[in-house]
Amino acid sequence: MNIRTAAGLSGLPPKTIRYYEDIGLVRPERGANGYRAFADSDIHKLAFLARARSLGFTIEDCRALLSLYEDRGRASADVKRVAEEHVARIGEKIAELEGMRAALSHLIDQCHGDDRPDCPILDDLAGGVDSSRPS
Amino acid sequence: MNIRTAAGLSGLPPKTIRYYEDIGLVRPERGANGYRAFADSDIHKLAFLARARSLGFTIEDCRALLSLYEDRGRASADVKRVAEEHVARIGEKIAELEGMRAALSHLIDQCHGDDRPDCPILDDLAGGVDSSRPS
DNA sequence: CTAAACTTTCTAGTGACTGGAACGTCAAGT
DNA sequence: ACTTGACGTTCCAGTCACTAGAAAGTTTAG
Repeated sequence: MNIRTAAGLSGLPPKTIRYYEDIGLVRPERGANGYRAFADSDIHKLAFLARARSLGFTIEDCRALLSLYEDRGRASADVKRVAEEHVARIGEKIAELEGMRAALSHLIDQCHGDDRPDCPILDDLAGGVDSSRPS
Repeated sequence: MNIRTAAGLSGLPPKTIRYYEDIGLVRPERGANGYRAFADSDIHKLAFLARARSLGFTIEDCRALLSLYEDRGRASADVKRVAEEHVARIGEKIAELEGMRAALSHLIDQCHGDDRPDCPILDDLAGGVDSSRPS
């Protein structure tokens, strides 16, 4: 199976698949012509990676998850821990973004948004205090 | 004023300040010894940048915002538009992360997390369907 | 006079790809 | 047999916003 087919089946672009081989996540065979020859097990791994990446796991998480996946004697607790740490990171990121959104939404609400130069958003960025915000 | 003092006053590390000069966001004078000499206006700009970055604006947004800030004849509508687009991007990112969190939390709940190898998280990543999830 | 604490520039690395160049291979049609 | 076009390969560079570290010059305190 050539890389384009593997891409179609796994949902990953060829460039990404080559990159994953570069960093040692997959090791497809090579044909006599030098082309990568993907086995079903490679496709399976690639789809696994695509799904894990879509859930936001880092490449290093993926490496760990793949090796747990291939370890028949793994403890599910180890998998769960990786996932829990990841959810915690996601939660922190969401909180950070929500903080930004709240602050920005407030500023946007204050800004009349017309032709005049007067602008509470720039005032805030410039270090101005917002008199309408409780101290 | 030397870079360390500027860093202290603006809240940005010296490395970042040098980087901002590299990409043309600030243009401090230079003393006879080659050291950067920061004026109050530079500190002001740097603090502006620090605040804008902390709100998640990209460097290019910051460049635009700074130039609006320095344009006495700007329209606040232009500032508001930049901010609104940014809030929209933040909203998309939050939604994406919440999607990941929901999916992961569900999988984590399903995983007993003990010494046994059986693991719904890996099953999902491997493309398995979750029989407890409504089709 | 020396040593520490600063400053400078430069290069390279981060994460996870992505774009593009330059070149080799294969399959189909004429 | 030949050509064409779609595929494959490698390698280099770029993305974003810094950050680490090296090597060298300058300033300041004791």
